[in-house]
Amino acid sequence: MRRQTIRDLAKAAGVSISTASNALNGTGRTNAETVERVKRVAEEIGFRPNALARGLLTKRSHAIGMLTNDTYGRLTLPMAAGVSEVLVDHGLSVFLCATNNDPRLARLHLETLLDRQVDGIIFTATRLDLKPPPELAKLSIPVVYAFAEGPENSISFFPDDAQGARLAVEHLQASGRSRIAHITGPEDYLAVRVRAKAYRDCVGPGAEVLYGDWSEEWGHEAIEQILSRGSDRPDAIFCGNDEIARGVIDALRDKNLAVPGDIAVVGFDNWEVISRQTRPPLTTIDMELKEIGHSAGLAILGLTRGEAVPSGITRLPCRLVVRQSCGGQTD
Amino acid sequence: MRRQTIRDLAKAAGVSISTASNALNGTGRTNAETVERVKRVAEEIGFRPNALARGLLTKRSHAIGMLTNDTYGRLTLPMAAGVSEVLVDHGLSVFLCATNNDPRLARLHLETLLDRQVDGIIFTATRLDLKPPPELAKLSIPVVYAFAEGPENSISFFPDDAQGARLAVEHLQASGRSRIAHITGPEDYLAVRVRAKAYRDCVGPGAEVLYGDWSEEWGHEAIEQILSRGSDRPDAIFCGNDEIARGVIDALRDKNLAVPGDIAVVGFDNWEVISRQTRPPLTTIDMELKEIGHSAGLAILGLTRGEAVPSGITRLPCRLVVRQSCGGQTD
DNA sequence: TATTTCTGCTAAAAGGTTTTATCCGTAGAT
DNA sequence: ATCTACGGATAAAACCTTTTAGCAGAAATA
Repeated sequence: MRRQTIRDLAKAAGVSISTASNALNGTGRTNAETVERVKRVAEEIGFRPNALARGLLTKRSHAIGMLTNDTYGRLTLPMAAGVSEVLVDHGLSVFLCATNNDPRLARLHLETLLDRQVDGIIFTATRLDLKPPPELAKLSIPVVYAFAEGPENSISFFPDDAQGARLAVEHLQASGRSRIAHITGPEDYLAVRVRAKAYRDCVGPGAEVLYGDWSEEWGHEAIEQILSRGSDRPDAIFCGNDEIARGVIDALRDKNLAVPGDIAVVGFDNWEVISRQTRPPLTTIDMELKEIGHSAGLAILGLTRGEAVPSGITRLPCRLVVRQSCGGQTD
Repeated sequence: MRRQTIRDLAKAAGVSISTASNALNGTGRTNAETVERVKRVAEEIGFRPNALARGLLTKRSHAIGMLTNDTYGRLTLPMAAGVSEVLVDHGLSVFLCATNNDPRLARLHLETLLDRQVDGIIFTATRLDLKPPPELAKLSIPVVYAFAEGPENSISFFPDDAQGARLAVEHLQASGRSRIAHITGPEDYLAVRVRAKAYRDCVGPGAEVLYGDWSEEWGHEAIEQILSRGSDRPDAIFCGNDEIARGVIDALRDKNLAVPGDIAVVGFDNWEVISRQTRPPLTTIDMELKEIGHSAGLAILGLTRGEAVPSGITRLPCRLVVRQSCGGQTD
């Protein structure tokens, strides 16, 4: 059966098209009783407004685009889900645009989004220091950056890497550890530098940072390096991500060092496929990606409504997930 | 500056609106030279047609919805990326709708999609035997199921679990193994049953299937069970996913059994965060999720164009990824 | 020359909604 | 008794495009 239009609704309710529209949207002057009747009839005949027609006129499509370069999806999807989750109840939908790091694709997606009159765009990157396409800055619709830094005066949301690092270190200190080492990823990642700095500030003299890559392999190797030094073994290790932490835990077991007995370990990411499966299960820092998605979604929502949204970088708190690799509590 | 409309284009090119439209779309009768000129002017003034207006008239929004219940995104995002990738060059965009397994949310998303006049819907589930919302079957727009089975006569795409399992077993047999065990997930997963059956058919008498859950833990435990039997140790193990395989590999190392020397191991999923990081790196089966996304996207595309698309279940081949856990080749 | 066919173009309708301007009555103010 | 205000409704314009039907002239046919 043909989809019901507002014309059908008007006829069925015995009013004019404009009255029907006003009644549904609460605009104009309308009698309460009429409103009631129109709404009831709309329900009965199953009328739902055509979003295309509405958007054409109001110039608001109630849709936004989410531009990402992350194919594997480990970071993007939780954020996208967060965005969608917070927006669906406000009637906003999300276009997913995976660019695969290909500038041509990014441009193509961007043009299509503009053709579709999206109300805003959320840009996401997998690496904090990856630069978003410069075209974004010149758009006349709002743009929000999630896990990525936009140009001057733009709106960005990040996990609070420094606070996350402090959370980890302070948890270790609170459970009585004093010689804490930091094994992390490549120094050219912005997040790596931020976390390392927070770690240093927390630990004070004696801080020791080992940069490497994001692999378990590197976790093994770093442990090798640390232990081969002989003297002054650390009693805790703060790792830059969960993969490294897993390598560290395995290496320590190979060396017959107990976790957390001899050395406590804390990770970063709370990537559950790893952190739940290490032995013992890994205490780690969760970046609350979904929360970042929520914030980005709310920011876009506010902007499309013309509300003022504070610009600049907002850092959202990370959360400590306590499992068993630091002793004490269980999951 | 205001967005250019076809009106502006017509004026700038010195033709009527309809000629401009015809020239751009290659419809109607138009002089080649006029077409040329209109297109040039369109380029110059940066005209791009308003997708909303176009969709309103043609009743084709050139957008599709992707409904998924997967929040974590390990399966969905690769597929979604595949869908988007294959459709973007045809001007189709993808709405991402995460339902979190909540029927209310699913219905809400579905209604919004229909309001937006999407040309089709792709439904995706994380578990093969999860049922899609029944409303889907009654829609007048095409629906395609990816990694999920639709009702009678619908169009579904799956990985070919049986072929994948055969690929694994035959690879083991080809490298000289003859006593192959199968450690896998819960029997109530359809995929588990399909793979187990293919394994049995391949191995013949002596086949042995251990059902458990999808964890490393279970991999350890299963090895414990198998070895404690004493006699007749297998010389190869085919695992139901990479997590189990990882547990198996670690357990074997604990038992001082060499992989692949004493026992070869092959996994399933090619979940790189695991399969690349086991020691030795894991030979495993890749389900080619992106390929499934491609196929689903192409199917929807064909359907929206009114082309005939064969209905029923299509199973797409899996791919053997050879690393080092079965001996021989390297990555 | 008269008629048909073809070519290139255009005016106008259509699509479904929101919004503006207007209209008609009635109630209250002068 | 006249004027103003207002409550409730509506016709029509607008949004931007595609498509249908039609028009004028040129070329081909008879």
